[in-house]
Amino acid sequence: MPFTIATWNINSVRLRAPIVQKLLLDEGPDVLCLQETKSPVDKIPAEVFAEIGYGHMVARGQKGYNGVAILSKLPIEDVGAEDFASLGHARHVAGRLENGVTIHNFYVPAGGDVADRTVNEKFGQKLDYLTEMRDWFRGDKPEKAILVGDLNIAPREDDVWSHKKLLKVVSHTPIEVEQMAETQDAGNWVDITRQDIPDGQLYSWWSYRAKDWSAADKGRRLDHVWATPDISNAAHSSRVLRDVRGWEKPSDHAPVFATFDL
DNA sequence: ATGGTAGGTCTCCTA
Repeated sequence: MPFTIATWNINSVRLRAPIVQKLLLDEGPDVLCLQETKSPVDKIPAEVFAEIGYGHMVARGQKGYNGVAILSKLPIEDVGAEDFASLGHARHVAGRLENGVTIHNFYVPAGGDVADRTVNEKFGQKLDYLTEMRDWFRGDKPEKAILVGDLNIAPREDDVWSHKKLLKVVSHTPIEVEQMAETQDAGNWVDITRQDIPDGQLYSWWSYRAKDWSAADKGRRLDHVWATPDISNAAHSSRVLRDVRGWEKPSDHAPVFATFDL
């Protein structure tokens, strides 16, 4: 039966609970993974989601920054969270559905402004985070798993509005793209979004700083859906809900969806 | 070359 998953960097789940509810009502995914919830877990308005059919949640949070949550219509078991690069940040949580599918929800560090770890500690932390993700998946190969989240890297030339202009901009530098590829290879992860939409420009994030984000269209594909090879063939119908970026009081990210016939 | 916006927390940090 079809199983639909979505990922969305929400930039404060408390402020934007009304549009989370709207997305769930409009689109009805089985699972919605949120990043940048910016809330301790006990202050996430879970009842707002439970009353429309999303009665299950696994989450990690902290005050003010980061935070990840998986909202689900289906029962989901908390199977832990990793603190890659030992940052003490809530950037990962994993859940397992009753059909045995494991869901990893990630919020990879953005990495600061300068793409040089000798002058920008945050860039080093981002690279270390990716290295530890890679080593973790190498040591314990995922099976029947879906990995989603804001990975804060746009890997392909057509994942950014200008490959040339962004080559030195954090999120699209060669070292980040290379490390992302190593992490992907380590888990044999298949990029489901690009499996379904192989050609053309595709973005999931547009800066708040543009005067008219849609007209300028200076986007980047920072949000990803990956799956292991044992279920990647079951995936179809990937889409980015660009219109959501234009909703009232929007997140700067649009949700990314994929459906699996499991 | 620069500054532009947004959210959370406690006057600045992060994105």
